[in-house]
Amino acid sequence: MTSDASLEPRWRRLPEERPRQILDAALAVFAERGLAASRLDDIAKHAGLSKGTIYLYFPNKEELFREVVRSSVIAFIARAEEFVAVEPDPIKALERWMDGFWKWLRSPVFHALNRLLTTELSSFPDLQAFYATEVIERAQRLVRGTLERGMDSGVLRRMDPLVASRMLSSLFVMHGMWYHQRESHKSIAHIDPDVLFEQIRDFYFTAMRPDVSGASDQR
Amino acid sequence: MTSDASLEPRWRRLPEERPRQILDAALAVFAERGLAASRLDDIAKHAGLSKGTIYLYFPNKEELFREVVRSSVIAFIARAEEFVAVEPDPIKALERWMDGFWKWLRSPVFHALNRLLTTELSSFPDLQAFYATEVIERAQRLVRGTLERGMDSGVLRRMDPLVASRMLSSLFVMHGMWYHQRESHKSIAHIDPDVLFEQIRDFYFTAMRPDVSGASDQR
DNA sequence: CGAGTAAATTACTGACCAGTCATTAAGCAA
DNA sequence: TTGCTTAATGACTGGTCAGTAATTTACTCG
Repeated sequence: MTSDASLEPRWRRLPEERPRQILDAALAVFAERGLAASRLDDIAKHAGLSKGTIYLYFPNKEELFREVVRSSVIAFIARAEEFVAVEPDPIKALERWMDGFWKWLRSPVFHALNRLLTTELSSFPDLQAFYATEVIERAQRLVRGTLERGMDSGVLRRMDPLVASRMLSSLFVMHGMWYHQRESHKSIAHIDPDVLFEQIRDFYFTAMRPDVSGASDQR
Repeated sequence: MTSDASLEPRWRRLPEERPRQILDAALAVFAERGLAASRLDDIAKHAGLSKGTIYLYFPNKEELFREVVRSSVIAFIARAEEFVAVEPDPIKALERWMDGFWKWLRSPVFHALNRLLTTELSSFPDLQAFYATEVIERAQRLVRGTLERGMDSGVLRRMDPLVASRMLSSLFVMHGMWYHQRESHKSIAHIDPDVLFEQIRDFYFTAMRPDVSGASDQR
C-alpha cells in the first residue's frame, strides 16, 4: 500500500537463523499432530517460510524429526544441569531440583517433547538410546547422589536411593503430564501450580522422613 | 493342494464377530503407529480381512477410532469395578485395588490406550469429556472413598484425600508407563514386576503412615 | 550501478491411501 | 440342487502430500 511497504522485501536471506526457526516450528507442529499427520507445508507456514526452504536445511521429514528431538533433549540436559545447585544441604539441594524440574515440566517444550517421545520414540532406536543414556540415566544419577547424601546425614530415611529417585520422578512427571491435560483432569485444573508443587514436595518428604525412633530433626 | 484344503472356503460369513475383530486389530495398529500413520489396509490385514469389510461395519476411519477408544475405556471401567473389593479393612481394600491396577497398567491394552489418549485425545473433545468423567473422576472417587475410611479409622495419616489419591495414581501410572518403555528405562528393565509393585506400595504406605505423635486415637 | 551467487519460492510429480463400487462367493431355504 | 440374500472382496479413483527442480528474488562486491 504505502511506499514503505512496497520497499520491504517479500522475504529476507537469513541462513543463520533458519535452522532454529524451522526446528521450533517443527516441534510445535509435530507435538500437536504427531509425526505422520504433520505436513511440511504447515511447519513451513508456522515458521513463516515456504516448504522448499526446509529442504535447504534438512534432507527430509524424518531427519528433521530426529534433529527436533535431539536438539530438544540437549536443551533439557543443559537446563537440568542448572537445577543442580552447588548446595551442601541435601534437602535444600533437592528442593531446588524439584523447583527447577517442576518449572520445566510445566513448560510447553516438555509437553511437546513428551508427546513425541511416548509415541514415536519406538520407531527411532538411535534416539531411544540417546534419550536413555543422556537424559534418564543422567538425571537419575544426579538425584540419586543428592538423596544418598541426605540419607547419610540422617535427614532422609534410609532406602534404596534408586527407588527413592524413581518415586520422586514419578510424582513430578505424572503431575507434569496431568498439568498439560487439565481438560481431562478437572481435579487439577483449578489448583494453582505452586500449591500443586507444595503438595507433591510435602508428600515426598513425608514419605522420606526418618524413622520414628530418631525424631531429632524434622524439616 | 489337498482336497481338504480346497473344500475350505476362502472366507467365512461372521457378521457377529467382525466388529470385535476389527476393533481389536485397530487398537493394536493405532497404538503402534498413531491414528494418521495407520493404514486401513494394515488394520484389515491384521484382522484377517479386506479393507472393504471394515467399511461394512464402520463409516470411516475416524469413527472407527472413536469406537476403539470408547470400547477400550468401557472395558477399563468394567475392570476397575472388579478391583474394588467389598473389603471392610481399608488397607486390604487399597492393596487389592493397587494389585488390580498394577496388573491392568502392565497389560498391552493399557499401553495401547495410553498412547492413543496422550496423542490423539485433544482432537476429540467428545472422547475427552467421556474419558474425564467416566474414567478419571470415577476411579478417583473410588480410591478417595477408601482412603477416607483409612484416615477415619486412623490407619492412614490425615490429609486431603483427593491429594492422597492423586499421589497414589501418580506412582502407579508412571511406573506403568515406564514398564512399557523399558527400552529407555534400563533401571526398571531388570526388576521383577512384583518387586516393583512392592516398592511402590511400600513407599506409598510409608508416606501415608499415621503421625509419630498421635498414635493413640484409634476408633 | 550492474553482474554474480546464494537464498527462497512455487509449480510440479509420483507415491500413497481413504473411501467406493462392481463383482464374487458363502450360506441358507425350499 | 438351485436360486436368493448378503457378507466379503479387491480393483479403482480422487485427493493429499513429500520431495524436486526450474525460476525468482535478495543481497554483495567490484
